Amino acid sequence: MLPENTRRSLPMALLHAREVVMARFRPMLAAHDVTEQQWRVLRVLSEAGPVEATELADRASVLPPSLTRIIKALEGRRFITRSKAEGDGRRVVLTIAPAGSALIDALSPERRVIYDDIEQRFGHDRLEQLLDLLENLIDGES
Amino acid sequence: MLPENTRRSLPMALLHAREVVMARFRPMLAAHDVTEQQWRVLRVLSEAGPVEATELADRASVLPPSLTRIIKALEGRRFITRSKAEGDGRRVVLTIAPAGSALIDALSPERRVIYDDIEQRFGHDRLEQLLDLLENLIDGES
DNA sequence: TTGCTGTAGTTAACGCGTTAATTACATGCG
DNA sequence: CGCATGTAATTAACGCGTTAACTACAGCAA
Repeated sequence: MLPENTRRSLPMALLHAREVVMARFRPMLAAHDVTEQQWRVLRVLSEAGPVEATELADRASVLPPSLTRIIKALEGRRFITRSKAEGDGRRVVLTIAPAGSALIDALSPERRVIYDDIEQRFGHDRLEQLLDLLENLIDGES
Repeated sequence: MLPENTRRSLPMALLHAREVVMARFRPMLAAHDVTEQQWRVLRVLSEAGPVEATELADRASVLPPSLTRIIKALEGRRFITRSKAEGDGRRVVLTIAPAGSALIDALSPERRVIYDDIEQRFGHDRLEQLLDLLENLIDGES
C-alpha cells in the first residue's frame, strides 16, 4: 500500500528519525571539529584495528569518494595513518593513530550520556525492538 | 548502554536502513532527472497544495538553504511556481505546476510497485510496527 | 516618522553523497 | 613477455546538509 502522506513514508520516517537523533550528537562532534562521517570512520578503526579502505568504507557506511576525502582530513590531523598493503600496491591500509584514539576516549563519556538519555527516554525494550527491525530491514533489502 | 559495535548503533542503523531503502527508489528518480529532495518537495506540494516556504521545508525535511536551491531548480523546469504572499512581502508561496503534477502522476505507479515490494518482503505488520516506533522516536526527541 | 527587534529567505563556505570517469596496480591468457 | 581484463582507489562534477552571516520586510514603540 502506498503511504497516503509524507509523514508515514518509510524513507521520510527514517530520514527524520536520523535527523532528530543526530541533533543530539552534533554539538559534541562540532565542539571537537570532527564531522559525523569522520567520527564514524574513527570509530570503525578504533573497533576493528587496521583495515583496508574498501572494508572501512563499507563498515562506516561511507562511499569510496567520500572516504578518500575523509582520510585526507584525518591524516592531516594525525588521527590516522595510511600505508600500502604489502603484496598489493592498490590497496590502502588505515590505522588509527594515538591522537585518534585520544579523541575517541575523550568523546566516549559524553557519547555515553547522550546515548543513555535517548535510550531512557525511548525505552530500552523499544530501542532493542527498533534496532532489530532496522537490522532485519537492512538484511532483507541489501 | 553504549552500543558495543558500530552495527548496532542507532544512528548507523537508521542511516544504513535509509540507504538500502532509497537504493530501490533512486533509479526511478534518476531516470526522470529529479533528485530525492526535489521529489520530496514536489510530493509535499502535490499533497498539501500551495504552501509557504518555511512550512514546505519543514514538511519535506529540507533545510531552508537547500530549499532555496531546490526551488530554483524546480522553477527552472516549470515544475512549480513561486509568488509572494499577499500582505507579507517576506513570505514566498510555492505551488505545483502542471508539469510537476504530471511528473508525480508519471512516477506514482512505479513508486507503488517499489513500495509494495518492500512492504511484502519486510511484512506489512512489521512495517507498521517500524513506522510506529520511528514516529514515537521522532516525537519523543524533537 | 524613526528606529529597534524579530522573522522569512537568501547567500556563502565547506564537507559529504552520488555517479561517472580515470589512474594504478594485479591477474590471467595468448 | 605483452596485452586484455578486472579491481582498488582517486578525481571530477554537481547537488544537498549544515552553520553562520546577510538582506528584506513586518511589527512595534518612542
